[in-house]
Amino acid sequence: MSFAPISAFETANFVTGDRFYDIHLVSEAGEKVSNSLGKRMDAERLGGSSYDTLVVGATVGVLPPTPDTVAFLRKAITTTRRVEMDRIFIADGPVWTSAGMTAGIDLALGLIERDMGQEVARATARTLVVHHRRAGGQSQHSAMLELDAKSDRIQTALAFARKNLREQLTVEQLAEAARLSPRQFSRIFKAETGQSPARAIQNLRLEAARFMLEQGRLPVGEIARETGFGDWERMRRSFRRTFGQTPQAIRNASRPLTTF
DNA sequence: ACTACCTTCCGCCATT
DNA sequence: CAAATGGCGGAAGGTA
Repeated sequence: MSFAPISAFETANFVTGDRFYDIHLVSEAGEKVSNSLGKRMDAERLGGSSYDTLVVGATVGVLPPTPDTVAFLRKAITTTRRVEMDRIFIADGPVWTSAGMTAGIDLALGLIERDMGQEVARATARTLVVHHRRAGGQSQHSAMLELDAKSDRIQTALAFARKNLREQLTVEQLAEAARLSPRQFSRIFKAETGQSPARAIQNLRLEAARFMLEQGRLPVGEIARETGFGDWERMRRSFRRTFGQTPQAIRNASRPLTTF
């Protein structure tokens, strides 16, 4: 059983300072469940109360769901608003991959986004230090770089920002690119992207820098200049704030154990 | 670590 | 009237 989705919901509670999600770990008969390290955890019996959302977790190296389980779930659905299955579980049965782990988190983030909006989902993702990757994607696409806006004006501003990432970008300049007053621009930008302008720019820089760290060989200072952080110290602080790690650490982690 | 300064964000209200 | 817009000022957060 993966507990990754649980962490995501807990984190959402944490970042909002709210107890929006009342989380229960349940099993069919109330038997304990094991996590991927084999640790046994107490669980409630399913059906003890009714649930708004049921997330069915995958199990490490274990059998596909039994007909009993399926029948049980079918019944459970009647008192539950929604039931989400981890697709890896269904598609791959016992095969467990790290992709499965992030798939579980993605699933939870999707639910959180529907419940509490884009902003909370993103804050949750950041706190988890998971970067929304597209399912099955080796592609280094990230949600942040795919920021998209509904209106042409905001899209124009985003295009301008991406093009001039290495320059200093102020809200005023962006507003100008969008042909809106700064006030109105901020308002619309936030409504469409779920992030404030400066925050979004910061995220674009972070994503770009992280990509360059992981994929390229440029020195950190060079990357800092290319991505608009200016100097490596500012970039470092920004990384620590949002990823909890320094740029060097991220680079090292992406090129593990190269020995000669 | 402290501080002084700057930008950004956002609620509120007036204006269009 | 409602909806969009713009200005103001304080709080927050980041920089030097």
